[in-house]
Amino acid sequence: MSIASDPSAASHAPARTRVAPSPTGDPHVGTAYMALFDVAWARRTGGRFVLRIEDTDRVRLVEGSEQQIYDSLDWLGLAPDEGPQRGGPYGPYRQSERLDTYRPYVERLLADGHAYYCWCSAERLAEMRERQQKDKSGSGYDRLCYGKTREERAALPGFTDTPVVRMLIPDDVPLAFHDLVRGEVRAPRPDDQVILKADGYPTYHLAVVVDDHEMGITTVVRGEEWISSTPKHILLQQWLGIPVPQYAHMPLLRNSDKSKISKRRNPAARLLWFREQGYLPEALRNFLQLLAYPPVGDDGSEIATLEQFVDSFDWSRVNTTGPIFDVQKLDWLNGAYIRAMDPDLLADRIIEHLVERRVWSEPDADRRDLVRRATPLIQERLTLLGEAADKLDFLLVDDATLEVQQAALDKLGDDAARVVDASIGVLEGLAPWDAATIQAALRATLVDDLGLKPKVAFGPVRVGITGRQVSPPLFESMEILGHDAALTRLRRFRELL
RNA sequence: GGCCCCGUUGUGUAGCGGCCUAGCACGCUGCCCUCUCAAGGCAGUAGCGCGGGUUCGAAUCCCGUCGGGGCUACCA
Repeated sequence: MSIASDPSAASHAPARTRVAPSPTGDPHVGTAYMALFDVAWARRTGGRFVLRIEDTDRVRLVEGSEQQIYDSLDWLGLAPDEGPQRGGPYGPYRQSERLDTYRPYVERLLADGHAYYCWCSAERLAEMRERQQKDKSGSGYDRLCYGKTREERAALPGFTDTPVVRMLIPDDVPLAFHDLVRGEVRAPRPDDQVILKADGYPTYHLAVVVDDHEMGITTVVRGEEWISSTPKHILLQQWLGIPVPQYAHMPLLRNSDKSKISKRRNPAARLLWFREQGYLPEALRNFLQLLAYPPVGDDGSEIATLEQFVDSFDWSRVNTTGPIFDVQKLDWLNGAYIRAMDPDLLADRIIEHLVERRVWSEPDADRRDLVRRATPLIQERLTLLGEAADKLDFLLVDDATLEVQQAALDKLGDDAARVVDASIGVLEGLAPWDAATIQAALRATLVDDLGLKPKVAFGPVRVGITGRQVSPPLFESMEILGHDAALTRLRRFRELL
């Protein structure tokens, strides 16, 4: 039995997975990466994929970035089944709107002696850490506030008025847990983590545990960077008497220097970048999948649809090594997807992209038709949608304003004038005006009669028609351009020689 | 520094004790095709971090070591 048809996942209860990005700027590519695996598991088990906005960091909050998260996920075909926009039975899906939810949990932890107030000032904490660094004594909060009343603590230095709440990590805190992609994992011993901040907002650690529980999340897919915090989460779950979800810690995407992928060092860390560049969402999705999952499909093909991915999905096959984000491979994939597209659909995508990027203004019907007819000529020559503008430019410009590139002019041989004259001669009364007839006529005069090598013969014509040394197929381009335009261009070009 | 995770060609991976003189894909190089450029076809390039074990036999298991990464916040 092949792994691809392993029915084990189908026997799982429907999973509820979630992605929980912070709206603190452009959406991160990691959000899409996690979302992809969330979707895979949710669909594989017939479950639901939910989006929760983690906006508890009020300082780093960025206006508009929440909307960008929705848009990017939609664009990638990974729209959540439940979320702030779409709604759902477990709302609200924004943590800032769930503040009342967290409070009782904190009260209970306090009452049970699992948590305590801490009035230490930021300055004292900083000094403490500095001291620990110097002494090389273990890190972690020194529990100065533990067991003290507000009055007792106020008598000591480094006191602030508004306290935070910390977890009281016991000596026997469990450090091992089961991970869906790594098996048994051990994690570092946690510190007395703050769970409720002075501003009344919970920290991530409390919020995830409470929200994942309240939202019925069964499977937590997140980055490897969270492995170290997992013991805190499990402890909280035990204290609160709520079930521990299954954890899947994904390997981290990396920059080419192997560090964790960051917007600072890598433009591809911005999810919006791909759309701006003209990548197809399907190609990106396929690429993201490949980074953490071996090729799907019986023939080992690396190109696979989301459906194929979902059907094959199995946590044990997810990689544990953090992949370097190699754009070259993405480029190849994008080209492959472009080549596989229906040409008319591709033409529409090209127009949509270039208009969105403001390279083109909204085309009228004639222009749209021209792009549609020309798209098959450039389809297998595109890596990114945006490249179409440059490749199609010669067709869209006026005959009189076509610019002949100097480099192309310089490369022309001595035969150029002769070739153009002969071409004009044979093309003038040519009919019908189609690629095959044009080619036959040009070949007969330039190659057969003048005895030129095809490469030499067609070069000057290409430069005259397109203004460049490199262009889409010449004869097909001439056909699209039309008889009059082609001749106008050649005559005008002749004067430059 | 401490704790944890990871380690197959430049990149992504297959491999889960003999089928491996290590396969595939991208990249790169060359050739073919050809009106340029692509696409396509063919060929080539380069790897099991290192050292000990275990075993008849190790990329595959164990230990150590080195390397990379993550965490070590009232950020997520």
